[in-house]
Amino acid sequence: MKPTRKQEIIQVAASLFKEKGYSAVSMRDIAQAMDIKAASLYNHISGKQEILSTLILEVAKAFTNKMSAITLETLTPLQKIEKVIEIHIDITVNYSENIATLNNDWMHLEGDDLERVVKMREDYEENFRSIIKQGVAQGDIKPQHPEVILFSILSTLRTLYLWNEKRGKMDVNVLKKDMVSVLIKGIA
Amino acid sequence: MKPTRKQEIIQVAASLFKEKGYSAVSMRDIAQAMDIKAASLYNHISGKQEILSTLILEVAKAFTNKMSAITLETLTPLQKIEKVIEIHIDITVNYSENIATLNNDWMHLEGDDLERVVKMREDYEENFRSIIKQGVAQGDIKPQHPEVILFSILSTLRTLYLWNEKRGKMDVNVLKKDMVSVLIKGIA
DNA sequence: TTACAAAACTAACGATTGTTAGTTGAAATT
DNA sequence: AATTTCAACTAACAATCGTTAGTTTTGTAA
Repeated sequence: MKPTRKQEIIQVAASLFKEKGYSAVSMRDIAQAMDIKAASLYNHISGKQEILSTLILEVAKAFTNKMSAITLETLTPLQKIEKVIEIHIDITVNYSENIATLNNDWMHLEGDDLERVVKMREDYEENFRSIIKQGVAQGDIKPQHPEVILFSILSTLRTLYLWNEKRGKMDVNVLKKDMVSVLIKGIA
Repeated sequence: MKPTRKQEIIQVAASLFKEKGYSAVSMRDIAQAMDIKAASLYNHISGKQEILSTLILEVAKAFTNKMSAITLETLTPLQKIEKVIEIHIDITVNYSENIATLNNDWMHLEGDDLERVVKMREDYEENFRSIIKQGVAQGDIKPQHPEVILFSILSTLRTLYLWNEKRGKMDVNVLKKDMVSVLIKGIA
């Protein structure tokens, strides 16, 4: 599908946001990257804030939906974690700029959008925490503090976007296998 | 030791930078947080950029020094990784604002400072990579791609600052033990 | 060819940015 | 008591910010 002009603007902005952060990118920067004047952007979008919230909500919804789907499946906790790792890799490959902005610039959202995204992240983490706790309860996962496990895995997954370029020729499925192995079975 | 006025400014700025990012914090914001006017800041510092570079170089040096010290010790690769995890936790506990700024705003450094910090990070990563490769070579570490291992561990350690507040009453030494266990031996 | 809509333009606005200059009062030193 | 240093102040600067209004160009359909 050919992207609309609005989608083009958002994509170009995403790339700049990833590079320098939302606050350091001006509307004139975005316009220049598209070879038009800043005022022309307003024929397609309502303002800078709309770019930010569109960008973030798109990927935040993707994570939330996939995660709650996994929660409902009938799998062992370890299988669910495996799936969480895989969907993170899938989404990162397709939305790496959006993830950068979600991670680094969510606090610049305003009004309801801010509340909504914070809520989605909390729900996401709570779902993940439940899976881990269940795994510990039934002995599949070592009796470490669930918070340490949650944080260790989630940190790696959330910052995968930083590493996505260097990934280079590495196949996505190989990456999935390796990350599942490292994160679940360790390195020793 | 009582901090100098300059150190106070840098600390207050660090806290604001952690919260909203370097570009979203104005000199007037910093001044207001100190109950003085923006122009008064210039009696103590040369500009906003000096705050940033002081903040970042301080913690970047700490990491670089500790890492190269570990490289020289006579330990097994796994023992060295254990030490790397521990020094990350130690530095994070003491410099959590600096780490936030290093992670998120290093690209706003200018001139030599930028080059220097990028170089330090590359050296750091290269040292870490060497330890991992040696561990794989002598069979202590599973034959995964070293890059995946490096990235997984480093992502967790680098974003530990985000989680430091929630850590709450958890003892630092317990945290060290747990993280070493999770990162090296896995969770299953 | 004309009519219309889409998407660009110029020009400007009020606000905010980092920073400088010059001044003032208080504290420390001579 | 006189002097110097420190650290705050007011006022202002040029530049840049997001955004608006009004106009012109471009492409498409009748």
